[in-house]
Amino acid sequence: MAKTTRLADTTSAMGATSERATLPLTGTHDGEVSGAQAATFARTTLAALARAAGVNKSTASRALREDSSIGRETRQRIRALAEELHYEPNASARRLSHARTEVLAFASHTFIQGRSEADPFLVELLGAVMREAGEVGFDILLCRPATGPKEVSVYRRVVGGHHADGFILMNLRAHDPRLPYLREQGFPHVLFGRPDEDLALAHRYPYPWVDVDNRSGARIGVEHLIHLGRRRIAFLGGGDTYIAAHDRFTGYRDALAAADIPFDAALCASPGISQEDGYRLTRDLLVGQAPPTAIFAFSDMLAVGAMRAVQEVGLLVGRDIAVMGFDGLGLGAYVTPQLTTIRQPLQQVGALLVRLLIAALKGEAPQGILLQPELVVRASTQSSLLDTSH
Amino acid sequence: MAKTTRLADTTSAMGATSERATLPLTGTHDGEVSGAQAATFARTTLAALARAAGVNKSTASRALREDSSIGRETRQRIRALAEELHYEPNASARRLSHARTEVLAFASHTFIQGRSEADPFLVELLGAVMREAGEVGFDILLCRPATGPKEVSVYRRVVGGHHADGFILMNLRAHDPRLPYLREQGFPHVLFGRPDEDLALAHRYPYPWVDVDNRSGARIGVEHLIHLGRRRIAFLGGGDTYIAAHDRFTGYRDALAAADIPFDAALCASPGISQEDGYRLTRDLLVGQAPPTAIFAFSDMLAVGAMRAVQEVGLLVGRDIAVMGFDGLGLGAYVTPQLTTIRQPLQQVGALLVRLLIAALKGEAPQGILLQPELVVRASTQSSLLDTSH
DNA sequence: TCGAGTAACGCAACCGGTTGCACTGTTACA
DNA sequence: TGTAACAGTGCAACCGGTTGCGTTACTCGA
Repeated sequence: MAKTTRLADTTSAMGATSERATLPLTGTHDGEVSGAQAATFARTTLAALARAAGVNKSTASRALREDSSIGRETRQRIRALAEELHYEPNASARRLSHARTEVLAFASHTFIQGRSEADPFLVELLGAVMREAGEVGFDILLCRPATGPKEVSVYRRVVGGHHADGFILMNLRAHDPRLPYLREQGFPHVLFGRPDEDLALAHRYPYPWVDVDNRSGARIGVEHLIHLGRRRIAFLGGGDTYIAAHDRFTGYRDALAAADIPFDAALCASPGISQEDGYRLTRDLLVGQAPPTAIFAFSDMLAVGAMRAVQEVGLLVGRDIAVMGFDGLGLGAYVTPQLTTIRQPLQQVGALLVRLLIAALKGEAPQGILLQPELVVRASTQSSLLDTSH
Repeated sequence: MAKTTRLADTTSAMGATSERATLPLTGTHDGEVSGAQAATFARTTLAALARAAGVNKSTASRALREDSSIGRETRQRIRALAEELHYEPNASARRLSHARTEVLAFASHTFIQGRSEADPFLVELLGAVMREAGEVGFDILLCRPATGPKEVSVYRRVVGGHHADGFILMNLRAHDPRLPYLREQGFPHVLFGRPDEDLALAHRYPYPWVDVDNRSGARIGVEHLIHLGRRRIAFLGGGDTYIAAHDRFTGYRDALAAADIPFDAALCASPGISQEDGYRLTRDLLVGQAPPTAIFAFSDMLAVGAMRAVQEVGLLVGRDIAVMGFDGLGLGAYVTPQLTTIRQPLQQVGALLVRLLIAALKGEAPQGILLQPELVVRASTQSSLLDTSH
């Protein structure tokens, strides 16, 4: 019975057009809606609560926030009543008058990487951010920024429309236009990554940031490869827009220089950031003359793609070619052979981002925090560990 | 002048505590803060816009939403002015009066799986949801529900506090307490997954839902394994709380029954949902007497863990033991050997969830949509494809 | 030429909280 | 015993939009 109805609706409603004409059951339909609406609007309001308690709105409001100017006994009575009546303050009303949203906006371009794949890196970070935000009673608003010239419009909407109290930014680029914008607007924000020197100096403004020492991390990673006897080490991916990519590339060159290994541009293929890119770039490297004996990838995703390419030409990862990534995603432990990587302390990063932003909201002076990544050695660079791969 | 006044107010308003005493650089500090705040509060309001245009607030409001009762010329003038003044309507104010938030709440327990790992499945779905929500002009509010008895409190806050217009629920359990709650509150919602029959019938209420045919999917998957000549097929993970797990298990048994393969409870290990669980459970199965020749895992994550366990005991995945997962995550293509799986059309699911919820918001009759998953055959079940693994 | 009709816009109430300030009744101190 | 200080509440404005309804100035048909 109900079932039949459901199916009938299913087909018509999909057609987003003149459904009303096709629906015979307008009566029931309308009745149901109004019923739902009634329940929706029946939620207890502060005025109702106050009336029930026999006090003024203002008294109730203050009692609920434990204002010491309200008598202890009154406070308890009102709180109990609020509990009983399932009172929940209307978020919009509170935000409007309080001029605070208790929402943090989180923006990342890589939220949807490529066609449909999600960026695992982003997810782990987002998880950490949400955890900490929940801790301090803030909600997270996810933003999917447009690309290109319309990019700023998303930020404008959030900033101008008071959708959030602050912004968490990542994927910083050189001369990132978002920074000056937020700066001019006086809108609180925190960066995952450091702004380029130019920008920071130009504004004489210490942006609050959290960063992982990409340069040092890359250097440690490449040194690890050199220590294993590899000398023809490729640098893979990252592109040339992101600051982090630049930093890691610098660290790569640092390590080479320190070991007196000449830099070979033919071993560096920077474009791309996805797993597929890693695959493609590596394949190209392998067919060239004098292929690398080790690959240092910008990210774990790229490294995984690289591994696939290496395996496809019949070479053994770890023995024939050492492959390492950067990020330390859970992913790296699942692949075969398990991936050597530079682990970023993402949990810590997420928590610090939130804390710094909250601090900025309170008007505290901005500060930067640099965290050290950690080398995680696994099978993909150690031929001796390869026996576990089968 | 006006600025100074405003600044004074700002600082005093900030002074929730005695931060003033502890900070030595109060001067600069205050200056900087107030500067930021000033910019923050200087955003053009509707009243200001109307004043600039020489019309009434209401006229401006209507002009911006293209109300036909406003003269065409006036509309254009005001829109142009709004553009020029970077006017953005205050979200809280609009929501308060409009009684609509244009926010969709998205709740999932598995957002943080285990200690720090993010659930890739969730992320791909979330990506799809965000994409579609952006399309129709809605924001997404991420919810991290508490576990245990306090679980409902999160929903209460969102529902009672008008944080969102509707809820997207997933990870449905048998007798899920969230469903009756939302139903009673008359709060719009949509489910990823079907509520159990009991609940749907008890409420005589056709919940709006989107689901993937788990039973049929599992059956197809297991039939694939049987077709390859496997007869001792293990069922791995999923636990017994989630409805999806139950459905997949039923599909598994369907396939066995259809092939006249006796069901063996010793081959079924249901607890757990993470990659680590897959590893552990598989290891246990392998050391038992009469280990399986194929493993059908509840999810890709579990399957990846299973593969690791298989490889660790020196067996070859695909040849010695066929392993397949369920979900069709990007992940499956990265592991070695690549994972056979049942792909869920997550992009479609995400889009439909949003559309159905929007429909519910408009008061349209709820409907259910069942999507068919798809078998993706890769190396982990095909010994002939194994040469690609090296 | 006059009343009805309509297009275009203004007025003011309202959404549901927050907050400065005025107003009581006590208590304590001179 | 008068009064200042203070604890405890109430009043009303305000946050920035939305919306029902009233008002004004025309146009048009009879």
